[in-house]
Amino acid sequence: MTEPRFSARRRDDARAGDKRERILRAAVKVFARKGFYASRVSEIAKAAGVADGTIYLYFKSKDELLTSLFEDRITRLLEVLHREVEAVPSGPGRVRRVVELQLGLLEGERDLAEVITVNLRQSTRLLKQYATKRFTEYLDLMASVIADAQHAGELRADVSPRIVARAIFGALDGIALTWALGNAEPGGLTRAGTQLADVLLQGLLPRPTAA
Amino acid sequence: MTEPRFSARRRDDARAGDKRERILRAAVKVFARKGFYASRVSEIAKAAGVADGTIYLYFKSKDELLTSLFEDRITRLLEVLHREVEAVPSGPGRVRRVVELQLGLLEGERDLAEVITVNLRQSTRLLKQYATKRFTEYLDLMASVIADAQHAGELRADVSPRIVARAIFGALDGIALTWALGNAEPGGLTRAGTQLADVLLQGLLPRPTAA
Amino acid sequence: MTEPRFSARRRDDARAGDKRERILRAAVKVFARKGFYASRVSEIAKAAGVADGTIYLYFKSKDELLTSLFEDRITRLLEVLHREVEAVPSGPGRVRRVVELQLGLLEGERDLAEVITVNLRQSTRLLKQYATKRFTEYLDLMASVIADAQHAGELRADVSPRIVARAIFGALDGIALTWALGNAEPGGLTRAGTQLADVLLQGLLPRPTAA
Amino acid sequence: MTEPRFSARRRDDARAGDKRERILRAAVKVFARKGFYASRVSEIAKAAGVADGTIYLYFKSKDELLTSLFEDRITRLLEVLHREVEAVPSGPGRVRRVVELQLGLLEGERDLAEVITVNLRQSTRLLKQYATKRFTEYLDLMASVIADAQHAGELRADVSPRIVARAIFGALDGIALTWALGNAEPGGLTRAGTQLADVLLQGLLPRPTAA
DNA sequence: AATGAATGAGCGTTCATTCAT
DNA sequence: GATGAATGAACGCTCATTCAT
Repeated sequence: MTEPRFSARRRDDARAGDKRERILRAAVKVFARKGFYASRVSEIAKAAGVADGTIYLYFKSKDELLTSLFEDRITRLLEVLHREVEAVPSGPGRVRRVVELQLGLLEGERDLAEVITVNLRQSTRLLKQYATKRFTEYLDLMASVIADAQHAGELRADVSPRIVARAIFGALDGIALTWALGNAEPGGLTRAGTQLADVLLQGLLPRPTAA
Repeated sequence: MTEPRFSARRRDDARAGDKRERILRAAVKVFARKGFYASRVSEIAKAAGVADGTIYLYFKSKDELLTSLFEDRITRLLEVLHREVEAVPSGPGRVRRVVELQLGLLEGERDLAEVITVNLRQSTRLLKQYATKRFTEYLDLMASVIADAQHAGELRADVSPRIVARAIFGALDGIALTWALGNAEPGGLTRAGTQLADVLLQGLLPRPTAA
Repeated sequence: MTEPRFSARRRDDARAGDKRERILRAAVKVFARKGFYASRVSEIAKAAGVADGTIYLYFKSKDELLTSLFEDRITRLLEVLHREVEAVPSGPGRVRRVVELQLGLLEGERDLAEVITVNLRQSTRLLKQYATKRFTEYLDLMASVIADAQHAGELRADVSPRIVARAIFGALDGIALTWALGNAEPGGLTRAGTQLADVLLQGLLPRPTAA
Repeated sequence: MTEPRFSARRRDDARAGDKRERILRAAVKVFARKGFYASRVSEIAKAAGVADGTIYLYFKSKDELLTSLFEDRITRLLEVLHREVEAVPSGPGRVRRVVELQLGLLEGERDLAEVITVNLRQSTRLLKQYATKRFTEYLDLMASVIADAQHAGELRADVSPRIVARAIFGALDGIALTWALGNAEPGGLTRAGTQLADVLLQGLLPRPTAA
């Protein structure tokens, strides 16, 4: 309300934060359409409605813009996942929730889906240096969901939680990729998610007796 | 046996015709290490032991070099897959074979794994224009293996073969990616493949009675 | 009057807008000295006192730089010619005026003379695509001066105005060429122009009676 | 008579000279179509039906190929001109002969016309270094025809033979240029030549009384 | 002599980044 | 903070020329 008018400088949240967010949103759109390397900083600036130089007031470089984008969006995704996972009691239910949630979110944001699945791999350097942080966090979440359920006897224990986590991530990624590159039909991701979860869960059930 | 007769430095003459192959091999190595965009044509030339211009005698552009790389390697992979799949009679056996085969092949060629999993996504254009051809062929193969087995009552029929195919591709891709980006421990891929196949196959079995 | 207020090194700010003109002038100089193809964009940039990239803010390509140069300079020449021609009442007077004017202008700008006479022919493409526009305009002006005078009975009517126009252009061009390539002695062009006009006008007079 | 058969090497005239000529002819064609700089040595080789490298057995460089072309063709033209000029007794007749002859020759060889008029100016360097030789010879011939006629009282003496020579060369060049760049209608050059000669000769006649 | 695959110097152009305003 | 004109390093590609055969 009191919104200091001219103290412009600080208050990274109101106007300034607004501009930062506008740039990020523009970046998602542009990166999604053309890929990181083929995207021009000036295009992003134009899409965001700011001057080229302005981008450098908020991000150190084009690289850091992509990095920040992941950081920002994946952090959000992780928060949602954490929250949702805790709200579900059973192990199998959690796995299903993660799968459906993730694809559901992406379905709502096709551009983001494309950036994450496609652009995450634009540079090996990015992947190796940055991605490890958040990406590992993501895999850890998934793996611990699996491991917990294994300990509880809800899921078969003869497979590595990490390998399963990677496979699930990959499966989701692959489905999102083909969906984003294809016609991206509405509901497609959700349906695919349900079927994937069905298969995975049946596949991960403890084998009756193995006897 | 006595090989070079009249010449001294003719070392590479024997394979003069495979200059194209030498360039492709160098490209795999360089692309894998730095990604498509960060790779310099001159680096590839140097790695191949040819002059910069020589590359353009065999490939129209840097883009076409990457494209040709996929074309070449994936064609090979498809040939192997086709052959191997036909050699296995049972549906589930085929799925397992594909999974193990693919990861096994990649394990022997880490660089290629990295190029395929990472660089395939370097440019949306590449993916959209080129990949559709061979990639679709790949998905088709996988989907028809699934579908055939479903018709034979060997696999559950309540999931879409295409979706499963995409998920399997994604799972393999994800596993290969994390493996290539990680420590790439020997045997890692093979082990992961076995476990993935275990899970997938159990997940894809027709449900006992569904009762 | 007091011009620059707050800045010190603003020496070029007064003419910041004429950066385009500075580049054009540098281009005339460099093209004249080395010809279009042998001229390097970087040389022009250096001669203009700007960075290489700056040139591309004003011109789409090196080709377009040459094209713009002609467009710009020849448009100016045409304006002068049109104005001057109209100021002279008699047909023969107009022909003489055009001849003297054109060579007089070039004499003041040796570089431009060289660019127009030499570089205009650097590329058949340029000539065929671009030159037709302005060049035709030039020939039209000349031809209509001739034709008008023919109708007025001031010049012999048994020669094609177009052919005469081409010949006059060529004669002027040839004289300018040899002058620019030679020692370019001062006054040389003017003197040549007078003599050329003398010969042409006598040659174009209606023949007494031919009787 | 003794014509050594297999001493292939020497005898620049038979086979070897043949190939040289074939290359020159191909060069005329290609240069005419695309201009010197835009022409590729490999194109010329292809047009001549020889390997790229072969060209370098006959010409030191691409530059020298153009140079040799002029040397060769203009030498021929000069020979014809000299011979023909001597065959005509009167001064005015000689001027007319030169004009008609030159355009007549070009009309038969449009490509050559284009090479001479357009490509002669491809590089200032070429013009300045080489052209001076033969070109001066050409202008000298023309100027001496004029001067002789002036001395004989056949042409007005108040104009510089050199300037007139340049103007005539230019007029011929201009006419050839527009003809070659235009539709190159058959007979066009000949007709233009006649008219040009008419105008020039009337313009160069000694003035009736001048008294 | 003839070939043509190979060479590599060289150039036009792009675009992330800077900085005077 | 915001701007966008200017910068200039960097790179893909071309093509005249060479040289082993």
